[in-house]
Amino acid sequence: MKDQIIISKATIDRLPLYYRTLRRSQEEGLEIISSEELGHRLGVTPEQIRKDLAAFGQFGKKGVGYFVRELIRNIGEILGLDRKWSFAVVGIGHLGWALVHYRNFKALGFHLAAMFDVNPEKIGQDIGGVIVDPIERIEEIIKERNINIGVIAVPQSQAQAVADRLVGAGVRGIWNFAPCKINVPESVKVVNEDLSVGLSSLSYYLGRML
Amino acid sequence: MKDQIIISKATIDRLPLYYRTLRRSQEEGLEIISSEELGHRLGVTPEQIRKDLAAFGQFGKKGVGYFVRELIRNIGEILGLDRKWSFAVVGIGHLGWALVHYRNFKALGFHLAAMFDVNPEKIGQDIGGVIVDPIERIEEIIKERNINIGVIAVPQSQAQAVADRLVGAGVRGIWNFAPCKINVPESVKVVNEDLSVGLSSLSYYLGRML
DNA sequence: TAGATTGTTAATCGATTAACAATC
DNA sequence: TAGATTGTTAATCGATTAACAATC
Repeated sequence: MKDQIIISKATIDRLPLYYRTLRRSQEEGLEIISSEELGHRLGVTPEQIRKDLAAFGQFGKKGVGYFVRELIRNIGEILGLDRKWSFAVVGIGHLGWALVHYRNFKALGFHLAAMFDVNPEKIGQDIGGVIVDPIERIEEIIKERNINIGVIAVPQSQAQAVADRLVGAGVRGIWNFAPCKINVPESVKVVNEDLSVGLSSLSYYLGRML
Repeated sequence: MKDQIIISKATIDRLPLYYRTLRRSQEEGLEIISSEELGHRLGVTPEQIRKDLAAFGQFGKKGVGYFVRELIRNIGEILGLDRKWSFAVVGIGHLGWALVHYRNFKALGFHLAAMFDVNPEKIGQDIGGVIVDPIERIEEIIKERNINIGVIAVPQSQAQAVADRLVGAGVRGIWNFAPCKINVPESVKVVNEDLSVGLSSLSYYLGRML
Protein backbone atom coordinates (compact mmCIF):
# COMPACT_ATOMS: atom_id res chain seq x y z
CA MET A 1 0.00 0.00 0.00
CA LYS A 2 1.31 3.40 -0.99
CA ASP A 3 0.99 5.26 2.27
CA GLN A 4 2.84 8.35 1.14
CA ILE A 5 0.40 9.33 -1.55
CA ILE A 6 -2.54 11.41 -0.42
CA ILE A 7 -5.75 9.87 -1.65
CA SER A 8 -8.48 12.19 -2.79
CA LYS A 9 -11.65 12.60 -0.79
CA ALA A 10 -13.60 11.77 -3.92
CA THR A 11 -11.90 8.38 -4.09
CA ILE A 12 -12.59 7.64 -0.42
CA ASP A 13 -16.24 8.48 -0.88
CA ARG A 14 -16.53 6.06 -3.79
CA LEU A 15 -14.98 3.13 -1.97
CA PRO A 16 -18.06 2.45 0.17
CA LEU A 17 -20.13 2.34 -3.02
CA TYR A 18 -17.75 -0.14 -4.59
CA TYR A 19 -17.84 -2.19 -1.43
CA ARG A 20 -21.60 -2.32 -1.30
CA THR A 21 -22.01 -3.13 -4.98
CA LEU A 22 -19.39 -5.86 -4.77
CA ARG A 23 -21.14 -7.45 -1.83
CA ARG A 24 -24.40 -7.42 -3.71
CA SER A 25 -22.69 -8.94 -6.72
CA GLN A 26 -21.25 -11.62 -4.48
CA GLU A 27 -24.72 -12.43 -3.14
CA GLU A 28 -25.77 -12.94 -6.76
CA GLY A 29 -23.03 -15.53 -7.04
CA LEU A 30 -20.55 -13.50 -9.06
CA GLU A 31 -16.93 -14.52 -8.45
CA ILE A 32 -15.09 -12.34 -10.95
CA ILE A 33 -16.02 -8.85 -12.09
CA SER A 34 -14.43 -6.44 -14.56
CA SER A 35 -14.13 -2.72 -13.97
CA GLU A 36 -16.47 -2.40 -16.94
CA GLU A 37 -19.22 -4.43 -15.28
CA LEU A 38 -18.74 -2.90 -11.84
CA GLY A 39 -18.80 0.56 -13.37
CA HIS A 40 -22.00 -0.26 -15.18
CA ARG A 41 -23.70 -1.36 -11.97
CA LEU A 42 -22.56 1.76 -10.15
CA GLY A 43 -22.83 4.47 -12.72
CA VAL A 44 -19.09 5.17 -12.62
CA THR A 45 -16.61 4.86 -15.49
CA PRO A 46 -14.34 1.80 -15.52
CA GLU A 47 -11.28 4.06 -15.70
CA GLN A 48 -12.37 5.81 -12.55
CA ILE A 49 -12.66 2.52 -10.69
CA ARG A 50 -9.27 1.25 -11.86
CA LYS A 51 -7.64 4.54 -10.94
CA ASP A 52 -9.24 4.58 -7.50
CA LEU A 53 -8.20 1.03 -6.73
CA ALA A 54 -4.71 1.50 -8.13
CA ALA A 55 -4.07 4.12 -5.45
CA PHE A 56 -4.05 1.33 -2.89
CA GLY A 57 -2.39 -1.52 -4.73
CA GLN A 58 -2.85 -4.02 -7.52
CA PHE A 59 -5.99 -5.96 -6.79
CA GLY A 60 -6.93 -7.19 -10.24
CA LYS A 61 -5.63 -9.68 -12.77
CA LYS A 62 -4.90 -8.35 -16.21
CA GLY A 63 -7.04 -9.88 -18.91
CA VAL A 64 -9.34 -11.34 -16.25
CA GLY A 65 -10.78 -8.77 -13.87
CA TYR A 66 -11.15 -8.61 -10.09
CA PHE A 67 -11.92 -11.53 -7.81
CA VAL A 68 -15.03 -10.35 -6.02
CA ARG A 69 -14.36 -11.97 -2.66
CA GLU A 70 -10.77 -10.74 -2.60
CA LEU A 71 -11.65 -7.21 -3.63
CA ILE A 72 -14.36 -7.00 -0.96
CA ARG A 73 -11.78 -8.01 1.63
CA ASN A 74 -9.24 -5.51 0.31
CA ILE A 75 -11.62 -2.57 0.21
CA GLY A 76 -12.98 -3.53 3.61
CA GLU A 77 -9.47 -3.37 5.02
CA ILE A 78 -8.75 -0.04 3.33
CA LEU A 79 -11.91 1.41 4.83
CA GLY A 80 -11.12 -0.11 8.20
CA LEU A 81 -14.40 -1.98 8.28
CA ASP A 82 -12.62 -5.00 9.74
CA ARG A 83 -11.92 -3.04 12.91
CA LYS A 84 -15.39 -3.24 14.45
CA TRP A 85 -15.66 0.38 15.48
CA SER A 86 -17.96 1.16 18.36
CA PHE A 87 -20.20 4.20 18.18
CA ALA A 88 -22.50 6.11 20.48
CA VAL A 89 -25.56 8.08 19.41
CA VAL A 90 -26.26 11.26 21.34
CA GLY A 91 -29.83 12.52 21.07
CA ILE A 92 -32.59 9.94 20.68
CA GLY A 93 -35.10 12.20 18.95
CA HIS A 94 -36.71 11.23 15.66
CA LEU A 95 -33.42 11.21 13.80
CA GLY A 96 -31.42 9.48 16.53
CA TRP A 97 -34.15 6.89 16.79
CA ALA A 98 -33.91 6.22 13.06
CA LEU A 99 -30.14 5.97 13.25
CA VAL A 100 -30.07 3.42 16.05
CA HIS A 101 -32.44 1.26 14.04
CA TYR A 102 -30.56 1.55 10.79
CA ARG A 103 -29.47 -1.97 9.87
CA ASN A 104 -26.77 -1.20 7.35
CA PHE A 105 -24.40 -0.06 10.07
CA LYS A 106 -24.16 -3.51 11.57
CA ALA A 107 -23.66 -5.00 8.12
CA LEU A 108 -20.67 -2.66 7.72
CA GLY A 109 -19.13 -3.79 10.99
CA PHE A 110 -20.14 -0.88 13.20
CA HIS A 111 -21.34 -1.62 16.69
CA LEU A 112 -23.87 0.56 18.51
CA ALA A 113 -22.41 0.61 22.01
CA ALA A 114 -24.28 3.43 23.76
CA MET A 115 -27.08 5.96 23.49
CA PHE A 116 -27.61 9.18 25.38
CA ASP A 117 -30.43 11.63 25.91
CA VAL A 118 -31.55 14.27 28.39
CA ASN A 119 -35.23 13.37 28.32
CA PRO A 120 -36.19 11.18 31.33
CA GLU A 121 -38.79 9.42 29.19
CA LYS A 122 -36.09 8.23 26.84
CA ILE A 123 -33.58 7.26 29.51
CA GLY A 124 -33.69 3.59 30.39
CA GLN A 125 -35.26 2.50 27.11
CA ASP A 126 -33.80 -0.67 25.70
CA ILE A 127 -33.06 -0.79 21.98
CA GLY A 128 -31.68 -4.09 20.83
CA GLY A 129 -30.03 -4.74 24.16
CA VAL A 130 -28.52 -1.28 24.56
CA ILE A 131 -29.94 1.13 27.13
CA VAL A 132 -30.41 4.88 26.71
CA ASP A 133 -28.29 6.57 29.37
CA PRO A 134 -28.48 10.10 30.75
CA ILE A 135 -26.11 12.48 29.04
CA GLU A 136 -24.34 13.10 32.35
CA ARG A 137 -22.72 9.69 32.09
CA ILE A 138 -21.30 10.29 28.63
CA GLU A 139 -17.62 10.58 29.63
CA GLU A 140 -17.74 7.59 31.96
CA ILE A 141 -19.49 5.26 29.53
CA ILE A 142 -17.49 6.24 26.45
CA LYS A 143 -14.26 5.46 28.25
CA GLU A 144 -15.61 2.30 29.83
CA ARG A 145 -16.89 0.86 26.54
CA ASN A 146 -14.01 2.07 24.42
CA ILE A 147 -16.22 3.98 22.04
CA ASN A 148 -14.40 5.52 19.04
CA ILE A 149 -17.15 7.37 17.23
CA GLY A 150 -19.76 9.82 18.47
CA VAL A 151 -22.90 10.55 16.48
CA ILE A 152 -24.49 13.93 17.12
CA ALA A 153 -28.26 13.90 16.64
CA VAL A 154 -29.19 16.72 19.01
CA PRO A 155 -30.60 20.14 18.10
CA GLN A 156 -28.21 22.67 16.66
CA SER A 157 -28.13 24.69 19.87
CA GLN A 158 -26.55 21.81 21.78
CA ALA A 159 -24.32 20.37 19.07
CA GLN A 160 -21.10 22.15 20.05
CA ALA A 161 -21.53 21.31 23.75
CA VAL A 162 -22.07 17.65 22.90
CA ALA A 163 -19.09 17.68 20.56
CA ASP A 164 -16.91 19.09 23.34
CA ARG A 165 -17.98 16.36 25.72
CA LEU A 166 -17.47 13.63 23.14
CA VAL A 167 -13.99 14.92 22.41
CA GLY A 168 -13.25 15.22 26.12
CA ALA A 169 -14.35 11.64 26.59
CA GLY A 170 -11.88 10.53 23.95
CA VAL A 171 -13.79 9.78 20.74
CA ARG A 172 -11.67 10.08 17.62
CA GLY A 173 -14.41 10.70 15.13
CA ILE A 174 -17.72 12.57 15.06
CA TRP A 175 -20.58 12.06 12.69
CA ASN A 176 -22.53 15.28 12.89
CA PHE A 177 -26.20 15.48 11.90
CA ALA A 178 -26.78 18.89 13.45
CA PRO A 179 -27.04 21.55 10.76
CA CYS A 180 -24.08 23.59 11.91
CA LYS A 181 -20.31 23.68 11.97
CA ILE A 182 -18.71 22.16 15.04
CA ASN A 183 -15.20 22.97 16.19
CA VAL A 184 -12.94 20.18 17.39
CA PRO A 185 -9.19 19.65 17.75
CA GLU A 186 -7.34 18.59 14.63
CA SER A 187 -6.86 15.10 16.00
CA VAL A 188 -10.60 14.45 15.75
CA LYS A 189 -12.23 13.81 12.39
CA VAL A 190 -15.67 15.25 11.73
CA VAL A 191 -18.00 14.15 8.97
CA ASN A 192 -21.01 16.39 8.49
CA GLU A 193 -24.28 14.93 7.30
CA ASP A 194 -26.37 17.90 6.46
CA LEU A 195 -29.80 16.93 5.21
CA SER A 196 -30.85 20.41 4.15
CA VAL A 197 -28.01 20.57 1.60
CA GLY A 198 -29.43 17.69 -0.40
CA LEU A 199 -32.93 19.08 -0.54
CA SER A 200 -31.76 22.61 -1.34
CA SER A 201 -29.54 21.49 -4.19
CA LEU A 202 -32.45 19.48 -5.57
CA SER A 203 -34.49 22.66 -5.49
CA TYR A 204 -31.75 24.45 -7.39
CA TYR A 205 -31.61 21.90 -10.18
CA LEU A 206 -35.39 21.65 -10.49
CA GLY A 207 -35.52 25.40 -10.97
CA ARG A 208 -33.14 25.19 -13.94
CA MET A 209 -34.36 22.07 -15.69
CA LEU A 210 -36.79 23.36 -18.28
CA MET B 1 -27.64 36.22 -13.85
CA LYS B 2 -25.21 34.46 -16.13
CA ASP B 3 -27.28 31.55 -17.33
CA GLN B 4 -24.82 30.34 -19.91
CA ILE B 5 -22.06 29.49 -17.48
CA ILE B 6 -22.25 26.08 -15.89
CA ILE B 7 -21.94 26.37 -12.15
CA SER B 8 -19.98 23.70 -10.34
CA LYS B 9 -21.70 21.21 -8.11
CA ALA B 10 -19.34 22.22 -5.33
CA THR B 11 -20.64 25.78 -5.53
CA ILE B 12 -24.28 24.67 -5.44
CA ASP B 13 -23.61 22.53 -2.39
CA ARG B 14 -22.09 25.47 -0.54
CA LEU B 15 -24.98 27.84 -1.22
CA PRO B 16 -27.31 26.19 1.33
CA LEU B 17 -24.57 26.59 3.94
CA TYR B 18 -24.19 30.26 3.11
CA TYR B 19 -27.93 30.65 3.26
CA ARG B 20 -28.23 29.04 6.67
CA THR B 21 -25.34 30.94 8.17
CA LEU B 22 -26.64 34.22 6.83
CA ARG B 23 -30.04 33.59 8.33
CA ARG B 24 -28.47 32.86 11.68
CA SER B 25 -26.38 36.01 11.40
CA GLN B 26 -29.52 37.93 10.64
CA GLU B 27 -31.20 36.55 13.75
CA GLU B 28 -28.24 37.88 15.70
CA GLY B 29 -29.05 41.29 14.33
CA LEU B 30 -26.26 41.54 11.77
CA GLU B 31 -27.14 43.72 8.78
CA ILE B 32 -23.87 43.74 6.86
CA ILE B 33 -21.33 40.95 6.60
CA SER B 34 -17.98 40.66 4.81
CA SER B 35 -16.84 37.55 2.98
CA GLU B 36 -14.10 37.42 5.62
CA GLU B 37 -16.59 37.20 8.50
CA LEU B 38 -18.97 34.85 6.70
CA GLY B 39 -16.06 32.62 5.78
CA HIS B 40 -14.92 32.55 9.37
CA ARG B 41 -18.33 31.44 10.57
CA LEU B 42 -18.55 28.73 7.94
CA GLY B 43 -15.03 27.41 7.74
CA VAL B 44 -14.69 28.46 4.08
CA THR B 45 -12.18 30.92 2.64
CA PRO B 46 -13.46 34.42 1.80
CA GLU B 47 -12.15 34.03 -1.77
CA GLN B 48 -14.23 30.91 -2.19
CA ILE B 49 -17.37 32.72 -1.10
CA ARG B 50 -16.77 35.70 -3.37
CA LYS B 51 -16.09 33.40 -6.30
CA ASP B 52 -19.20 31.33 -5.67
CA LEU B 53 -21.44 34.36 -5.42
CA ALA B 54 -19.86 36.08 -8.40
CA ALA B 55 -21.05 33.22 -10.58
CA PHE B 56 -24.60 34.49 -10.11
CA GLY B 57 -24.18 38.24 -10.06
CA GLN B 58 -22.81 41.14 -8.07
CA PHE B 59 -24.43 41.03 -4.69
CA GLY B 60 -21.94 42.94 -2.58
CA LYS B 61 -20.77 46.52 -2.21
CA LYS B 62 -17.04 47.10 -2.63
CA GLY B 63 -15.40 48.41 0.48
CA VAL B 64 -18.50 47.55 2.50
CA GLY B 65 -19.53 43.90 2.28
CA TYR B 66 -22.83 42.16 1.71
CA PHE B 67 -26.20 43.30 3.02
CA VAL B 68 -27.38 40.26 4.94
CA ARG B 69 -31.09 40.57 4.19
CA GLU B 70 -30.48 41.15 0.51
CA LEU B 71 -28.01 38.30 0.17
CA ILE B 72 -30.39 35.90 1.89
CA ARG B 73 -33.08 36.85 -0.60
CA ASN B 74 -30.69 36.49 -3.54
CA ILE B 75 -29.36 33.08 -2.51
CA GLY B 76 -32.88 31.95 -1.70
CA GLU B 77 -33.95 32.84 -5.23
CA ILE B 78 -30.93 31.13 -6.76
CA LEU B 79 -31.73 27.96 -4.84
CA GLY B 80 -35.40 28.26 -5.73
CA LEU B 81 -36.42 28.27 -2.07
CA ASP B 82 -39.00 30.94 -2.85
CA ARG B 83 -40.94 28.45 -4.94
CA LYS B 84 -42.53 26.48 -2.12
CA TRP B 85 -41.84 23.04 -3.49
CA SER B 86 -44.15 20.27 -2.37
CA PHE B 87 -42.71 16.90 -1.51
CA ALA B 88 -44.00 13.43 -0.70
CA VAL B 89 -42.27 10.90 1.52
CA VAL B 90 -42.60 7.28 0.49
CA GLY B 91 -41.91 4.77 3.26
CA ILE B 92 -42.82 5.78 6.80
CA GLY B 93 -40.35 3.52 8.57
CA HIS B 94 -37.90 4.84 11.13
CA LEU B 95 -36.12 7.04 8.61
CA GLY B 96 -39.26 8.28 6.88
CA TRP B 97 -40.75 9.05 10.27
CA ALA B 98 -37.70 11.13 11.15
CA LEU B 99 -37.86 12.95 7.82
CA VAL B 100 -41.50 13.95 8.10
CA HIS B 101 -40.73 15.42 11.51
CA TYR B 102 -37.62 17.29 10.44
CA ARG B 103 -38.34 20.96 11.04
CA ASN B 104 -35.64 22.52 8.89
CA PHE B 105 -37.50 21.60 5.72
CA LYS B 106 -40.37 23.90 6.50
CA ALA B 107 -37.92 26.66 7.41
CA LEU B 108 -36.43 26.26 3.94
CA GLY B 109 -39.79 26.60 2.25
CA PHE B 110 -40.52 22.94 1.53
CA HIS B 111 -44.01 21.66 2.10
CA LEU B 112 -44.76 18.07 3.11
CA ALA B 113 -47.81 17.34 0.99
CA ALA B 114 -48.20 13.56 1.18
CA MET B 115 -46.92 10.36 2.77
CA PHE B 116 -47.18 6.80 1.57
CA ASP B 117 -46.66 3.37 3.05
CA VAL B 118 -47.74 -0.22 2.48
CA ASN B 119 -48.22 -1.09 6.15
CA PRO B 120 -51.93 -0.91 7.17
CA GLU B 121 -50.87 0.17 10.65
CA LYS B 122 -49.19 3.25 9.22
CA ILE B 123 -51.92 4.12 6.74
CA GLY B 124 -54.37 6.68 8.06
CA GLN B 125 -51.98 8.14 10.61
CA ASP B 126 -52.07 11.90 10.86
CA ILE B 127 -48.78 13.75 11.08
CA GLY B 128 -49.16 17.47 11.36
CA GLY B 129 -52.39 17.46 9.39
CA VAL B 130 -51.14 15.18 6.62
CA ILE B 131 -52.42 11.61 6.38
CA VAL B 132 -50.39 8.52 5.45
CA ASP B 133 -51.94 7.07 2.31
CA PRO B 134 -51.61 3.60 0.81
CA ILE B 135 -48.94 3.39 -1.83
CA GLU B 136 -51.57 2.39 -4.41
CA ARG B 137 -52.79 5.98 -4.48
CA ILE B 138 -49.38 7.46 -5.22
CA GLU B 139 -50.03 8.50 -8.85
CA GLU B 140 -53.43 9.94 -8.12
CA ILE B 141 -52.35 11.99 -5.12
CA ILE B 142 -49.10 13.28 -6.58
CA LYS B 143 -50.95 14.66 -9.57
CA GLU B 144 -53.82 15.99 -7.51
CA ARG B 145 -51.57 17.85 -5.07
CA ASN B 146 -49.02 18.98 -7.63
CA ILE B 147 -46.12 17.36 -5.85
CA ASN B 148 -42.71 18.07 -7.40
CA ILE B 149 -40.35 16.06 -5.24
CA GLY B 150 -40.45 12.44 -4.12
CA VAL B 151 -38.46 11.22 -1.14
CA ILE B 152 -37.58 7.53 -1.18
CA ALA B 153 -37.29 6.06 2.30
CA VAL B 154 -38.18 2.46 1.53
CA PRO B 155 -35.90 -0.59 1.69
CA GLN B 156 -33.40 -1.00 -1.10
CA SER B 157 -35.37 -3.84 -2.69
CA GLN B 158 -38.29 -1.54 -3.41
CA ALA B 159 -36.44 1.65 -4.25
CA GLN B 160 -36.43 1.27 -8.03
CA ALA B 161 -40.11 0.33 -8.17
CA VAL B 162 -41.01 3.37 -6.08
CA ALA B 163 -38.80 5.58 -8.23
CA ASP B 164 -40.59 4.34 -11.35
CA ARG B 165 -43.98 5.15 -9.87
CA LEU B 166 -42.85 8.58 -8.71
CA VAL B 167 -41.52 9.38 -12.15
CA GLY B 168 -44.67 8.03 -13.76
CA ALA B 169 -46.73 10.25 -11.51
CA GLY B 170 -44.75 13.27 -12.68
CA VAL B 171 -42.30 14.25 -9.96
CA ARG B 172 -39.30 16.16 -11.29
CA GLY B 173 -36.88 15.40 -8.49
CA ILE B 174 -36.10 12.44 -6.25
CA TRP B 175 -34.30 12.49 -2.95
CA ASN B 176 -33.13 8.93 -2.49
CA PHE B 177 -32.28 7.53 0.93
CA ALA B 178 -32.14 3.91 -0.21
CA PRO B 179 -28.56 2.68 -0.40
CA CYS B 180 -28.58 1.93 -4.10
CA LYS B 181 -28.48 3.50 -7.51
CA ILE B 182 -31.84 4.27 -9.06
CA ASN B 183 -32.40 4.73 -12.76
CA VAL B 184 -34.63 7.53 -13.99
CA PRO B 185 -35.06 9.49 -17.22
CA GLU B 186 -32.68 12.38 -17.75
CA SER B 187 -35.44 14.86 -17.15
CA VAL B 188 -35.64 13.81 -13.50
CA LYS B 189 -32.97 14.92 -11.04
CA VAL B 190 -31.87 12.46 -8.35
CA VAL B 191 -29.96 13.39 -5.22
CA ASN B 192 -28.64 10.41 -3.29
CA GLU B 193 -28.33 10.61 0.46
CA ASP B 194 -26.34 7.59 1.38
CA LEU B 195 -25.76 7.33 5.10
CA SER B 196 -23.30 4.47 4.94
CA VAL B 197 -20.84 6.56 2.92
CA GLY B 198 -20.37 9.04 5.74
CA LEU B 199 -19.74 6.41 8.36
CA SER B 200 -17.43 4.39 6.13
CA SER B 201 -15.29 7.36 5.24
CA LEU B 202 -15.06 8.23 8.91
CA SER B 203 -13.79 4.71 9.50
CA TYR B 204 -11.18 5.23 6.79
CA TYR B 205 -9.83 8.43 8.28
CA LEU B 206 -9.79 7.07 11.82
CA GLY B 207 -7.70 4.17 10.63
CA ARG B 208 -5.07 6.54 9.23
CA MET B 209 -4.91 9.20 11.91
CA LEU B 210 -2.04 8.20 14.16
C1' DT C 1 -8.91 61.18 0.53
C1' DA C 2 -7.59 56.74 2.81
C1' DG C 3 -9.06 52.33 4.11
C1' DA C 4 -11.72 48.45 3.17
C1' DT C 5 -13.64 44.94 0.55
C1' DT C 6 -15.62 43.32 -3.58
C1' DG C 7 -15.40 41.14 -8.30
C1' DT C 8 -12.40 39.22 -11.63
C1' DT C 9 -8.37 37.59 -13.86
C1' DA C 10 -4.30 34.66 -13.66
C1' DA C 11 -1.81 30.84 -11.46
C1' DT C 12 -1.99 26.68 -9.12
C1' DC C 13 -3.65 22.64 -7.72
C1' DG C 14 -6.35 18.42 -8.02
C1' DA C 15 -9.38 15.12 -10.22
C1' DT C 16 -11.12 12.86 -14.31
C1' DT C 17 -10.65 11.01 -18.88
C1' DA C 18 -8.10 9.02 -22.61
C1' DA C 19 -4.74 6.13 -24.33
C1' DC C 20 -1.87 2.29 -24.27
C1' DA C 21 1.78 -0.84 -22.75
C1' DA C 22 1.95 -4.82 -19.82
C1' DT C 23 0.32 -9.26 -19.08
C1' DC C 24 -2.99 -12.79 -17.83
C1' DT D 1 -1.28 -17.18 -29.90
C1' DA D 2 -5.27 -13.95 -29.75
C1' DG D 3 -8.41 -11.58 -26.94
C1' DA D 4 -9.34 -9.28 -22.82
C1' DT D 5 -8.57 -6.33 -19.16
C1' DT D 6 -5.65 -4.31 -15.83
C1' DG D 7 -2.41 -0.61 -14.11
C1' DT D 8 -0.18 3.56 -15.31
C1' DT D 9 1.23 7.54 -17.77
C1' DA D 10 -0.15 11.64 -20.33
C1' DA D 11 -3.73 14.99 -21.56
C1' DT D 12 -7.67 17.37 -20.31
C1' DC D 13 -10.78 19.35 -17.58
C1' DG D 14 -12.48 21.66 -13.47
C1' DA D 15 -12.06 23.81 -8.99
C1' DT D 16 -9.49 26.46 -5.65
C1' DT D 17 -6.21 29.93 -4.32
C1' DA D 18 -3.69 34.12 -5.00
C1' DA D 19 -3.34 38.62 -6.51
C1' DC D 20 -5.00 42.96 -7.63
C1' DA D 21 -7.65 46.51 -10.05
C1' DA D 22 -12.05 48.65 -9.33
C1' DT D 23 -14.77 51.22 -6.35
C1' DC D 24 -17.58 52.11 -2.32
